[in-house]
Amino acid sequence: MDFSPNYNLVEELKWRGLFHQAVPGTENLLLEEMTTGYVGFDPTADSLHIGNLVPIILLVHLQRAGHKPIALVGGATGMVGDPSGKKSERQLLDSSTITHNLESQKKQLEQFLDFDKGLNSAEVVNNYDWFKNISFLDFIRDVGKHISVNYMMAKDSVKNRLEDGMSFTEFSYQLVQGYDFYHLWKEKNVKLQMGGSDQWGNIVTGTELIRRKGNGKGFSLTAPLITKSDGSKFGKSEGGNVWLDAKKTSPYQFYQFWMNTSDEDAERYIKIFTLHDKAYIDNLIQEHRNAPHMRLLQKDLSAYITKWVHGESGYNTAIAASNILFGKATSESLRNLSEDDFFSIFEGVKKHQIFEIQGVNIVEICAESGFLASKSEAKRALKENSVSVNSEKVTEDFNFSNTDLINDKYILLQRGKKNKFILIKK
RNA sequence: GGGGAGAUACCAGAGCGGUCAAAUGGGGCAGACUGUAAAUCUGCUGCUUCGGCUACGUAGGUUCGAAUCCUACUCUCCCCA
Repeated sequence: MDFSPNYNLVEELKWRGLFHQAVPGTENLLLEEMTTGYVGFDPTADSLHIGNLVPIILLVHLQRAGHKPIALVGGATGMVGDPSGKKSERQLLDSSTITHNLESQKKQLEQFLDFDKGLNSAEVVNNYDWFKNISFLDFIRDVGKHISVNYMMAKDSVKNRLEDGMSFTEFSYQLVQGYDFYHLWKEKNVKLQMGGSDQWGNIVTGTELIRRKGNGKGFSLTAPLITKSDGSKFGKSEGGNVWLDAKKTSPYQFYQFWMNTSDEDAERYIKIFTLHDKAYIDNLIQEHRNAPHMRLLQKDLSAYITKWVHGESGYNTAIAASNILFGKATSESLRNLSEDDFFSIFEGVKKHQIFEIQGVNIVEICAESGFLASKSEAKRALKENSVSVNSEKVTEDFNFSNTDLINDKYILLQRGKKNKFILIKK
């Protein structure tokens, strides 16, 4: 019982802006004993996205503080569907999709946690492993009996759906997730569940179950919802979600997402998404305020997370691409790239094959290649002076010639700074 | 079951016989300014062989002419029983 944590987790999370609320006594628990805590992940897609980073980081901090983290992948809960924050009934995924998603997510989770750290090594568990052996009747007798419908109805996730309707399946979700906590508490001495603030209701059903059925005490801790200062939703880019999987969001796009963080948000995000200590961060914020145009915060933030998720090589590609595109990008520097470099830099940029380029008008190309929606739109864009060929602005009367092909093979089209498209000569 | 209101572009929402490819706001895109930020300002936001063509819930009708009037249908919302 002579445990002493590496740091006060609750305090640490508070200054980082990662603390929303906790059950009373959680802080003391974490100071007094090595605690096993877990976070659940929903296998809704075959990759985690940056919205999942916060719960992951909670686990990372838990482990760094000296406790034992468990990442739970929801093989069972994924079959049911969490209604939290959803306005309407969800489409159920079939079990082979769930299994596939589960495996992918498991690999991603593993890169963030330390599985070889003695007593507080991380673990990954799948709640399907214990749910597969529980029959429906057993469940409603042994678990359902302890939680009243009145209690379940009071949850926001249910209340918000009372008007529009909700299936019994989703209604029972909180019981299923609650049982996870109970099971882990009983079998693995897990005392803490963490998650985003939207999970509070589900987590508390778990502590309630531990109290009533197990006559014990479960603790909980949630992180606030990450917001953007302009009110739009965090974690989305033009193309939708920002994924951790390099195949779905290239390291370059990933890096750019963070690079585009506003100053205001960057000061908050650097605390949330990096493990830099307080002194380092305070200093960096100060430097940034003194010379905002240097974008020190954005650069540090982007570099840190990109390396964490995509490794050094992913980061280097992202930097190379960014320098080409946002540095003094000239036709010259594009042409100096080797073919391999070019394609690795523009990985993830939409491409289109073309057979003849000599003499073809820019409007035709834009519309027919699928770069812009129609000729009208292409003309509009050209009128706005927003279209470039190989980083040089062109006008409506521009016709391509074979000399525009870089390495005799490809052409970079851009609309504005951020929309890119590649033509490849076949 | 009875009564009422409505359905317009990505969204909200005006228009109520021609001047309507449709006001205004939001969103989106681009330009300027900057720092790949924020704020601000400006432009654009159906397609086109640039002649036109297709669009205002769906199908018909009246009219020289309809988003606007009439009929039917479908759907949505509200009130009463």
